[in-house]
Amino acid sequence: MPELPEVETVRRGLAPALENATLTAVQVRIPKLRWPLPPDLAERLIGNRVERLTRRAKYLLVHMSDGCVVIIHLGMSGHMTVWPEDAPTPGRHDHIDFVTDAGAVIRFTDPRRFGAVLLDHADTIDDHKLLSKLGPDPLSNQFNAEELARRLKGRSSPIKAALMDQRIVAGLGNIYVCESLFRSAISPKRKSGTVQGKRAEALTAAIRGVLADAIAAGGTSLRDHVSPDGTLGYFQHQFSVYGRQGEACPGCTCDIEKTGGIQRLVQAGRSTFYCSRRQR
DNA sequence: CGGCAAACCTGCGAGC
DNA sequence: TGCTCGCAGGTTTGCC
Repeated sequence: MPELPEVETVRRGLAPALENATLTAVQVRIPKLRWPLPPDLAERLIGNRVERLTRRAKYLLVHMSDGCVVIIHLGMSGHMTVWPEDAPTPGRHDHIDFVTDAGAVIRFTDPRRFGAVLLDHADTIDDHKLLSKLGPDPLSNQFNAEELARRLKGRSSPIKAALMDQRIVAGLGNIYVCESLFRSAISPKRKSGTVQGKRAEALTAAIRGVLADAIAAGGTSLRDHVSPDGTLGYFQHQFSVYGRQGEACPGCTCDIEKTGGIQRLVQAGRSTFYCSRRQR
């Protein structure tokens, strides 16, 4: 499910229930997600206060008052919901409950179990194996056309693959890469190294714009994504190309018979959607 | 280092 | 109705 906008939606939804709350119980009902859960997770968190909830790329970081940091990744199908009181009986994919002193239950659900919940410490978090190699967050000041161009320079791989690589820019996934390439009129097959100058500027602006629009829409709800209060995102209604193969390109005025409409191809094992006429 | 397929899981829709 | 197949928002790992 979750790319940057969905994770940011989750962060914003969880913050009111978690920030400044003390955890009174942590119920872990599964031994492992993507990796084994820290055996001392509950022990380390109970009685501890949540100071801040932040996001790094697609990772949620829960900063505790004693310096410990909970790293949460939602994988493909993870979501988190807040129950202010009386949470329902956990279902088979409801793996972890965090209970606050206000009586709220913050529940981690993940059918495919590609997600992760790990522990680290504020002093070492930047060096954590999963975080240390991440590229700039596309909404931060570290991300701009010059920086993106520099990171793409000399690369022969297709731009689609480079944007999916979290070391180049961190937070995009399949949907937002497709949509950003469409907005900047760049072919997903274009060699990364040729995205310089004006193209890098257009791509940077497109990525920022797509992400901002998606966050404003509460993310994309195709199957699993719901915000912590249970509401659905609606950015899927604004897709230009994702999942729209065979449909008319929203940017082309000419006959769909001539253009073939939106195409689908597979790159590095993932579906790419694009308009071959508009995107070069 | 680059690039790709496989692996980790469950669920859903399409087609037979 | 029920089976099989392909596909799904991610990321790591291992192989060439």
